[in-house]
Amino acid sequence: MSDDDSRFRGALDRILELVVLLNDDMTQSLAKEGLTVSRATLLWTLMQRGPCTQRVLADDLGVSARTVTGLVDGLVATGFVVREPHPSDRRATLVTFTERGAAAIRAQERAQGEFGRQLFAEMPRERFDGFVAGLTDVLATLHGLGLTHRPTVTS
Amino acid sequence: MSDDDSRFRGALDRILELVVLLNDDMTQSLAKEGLTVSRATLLWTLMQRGPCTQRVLADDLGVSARTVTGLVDGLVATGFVVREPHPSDRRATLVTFTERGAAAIRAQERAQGEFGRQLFAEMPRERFDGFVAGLTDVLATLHGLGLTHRPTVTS
DNA sequence: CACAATGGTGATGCACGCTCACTATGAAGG
DNA sequence: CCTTCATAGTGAGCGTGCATCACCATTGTG
Repeated sequence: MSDDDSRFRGALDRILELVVLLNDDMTQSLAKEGLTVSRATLLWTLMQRGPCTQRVLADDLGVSARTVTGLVDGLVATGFVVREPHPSDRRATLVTFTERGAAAIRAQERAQGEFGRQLFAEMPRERFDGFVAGLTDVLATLHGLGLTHRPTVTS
Repeated sequence: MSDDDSRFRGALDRILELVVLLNDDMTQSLAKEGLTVSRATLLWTLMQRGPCTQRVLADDLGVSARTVTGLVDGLVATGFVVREPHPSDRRATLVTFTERGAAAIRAQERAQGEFGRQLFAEMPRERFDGFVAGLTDVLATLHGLGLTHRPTVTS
């Protein structure tokens, strides 16, 4: 229709291309470490929270408790985490890192830092700032539209 | 480490948040139409190419032929496409839209246009342009790093 | 015509997500 | 204390997406 519409469409197309590209790259990068996106997300949560129960992980990741069981199963099998009994609640299990799991997270963080450098180091400062400003706006707008990836605290 | 690093990390974090948000939104939006991301991508390809064989779709989507069989199975079951015999090659099948499939694509395009408007309409022109410029740079850098979602023409 | 290449599918396996049903435990009330 | 309800985790089973391997039908070429 309008001229604006085609501008918007072009921008949205670029965004979606970026989404696909980064998604693929992330997946591949994690696979080298023996991880999947979901499992890495769980590890990442675990690092921020410290040892915690699967219930907490499920709420934090926004998936069902059953799914967490599966993810932890996988991470235990590959030696990234261990299940330990909860000290005060015998129903619950505490998921904690192994040394290998912690190392994997650190490696992934290094890789991410390196990636950021590759992406932005060559970009003129002004260009970079404009990009970040627009990106921040877009995110704010999305949040305003009710889009959020946090556990639906709609209650 | 350096000051740049934390700037970069902040930008990368925002990008990744955007990736997650849009991915979720897209998935949800498609689900309302009775579609998944993969199936919609196939329909999208089909629209750009016109009726084509599953082999072509597999190469275009960058997945195995077997996967395309499954996706087309699903789309046939929900009535979005039909399989037709290839006029000259009896091994191959031509995948073509049904009216319903075409309508679903059109609906999705309308939704996307609307979404673009919601995202960008309120953004000052200068901000928008800065964002798109930076985004274009980022994509160029990614392509320069060898990241591409086209069928790995690495051969 | 024989033989390699190609298009598609069955079988099988992995990962991820869900719900439902169930066990074991915890917490609160009478 | 004991019933009742809530909570943590898991088994079973389903849907989707992706892959490889084996196989069939067909094509195309020497």
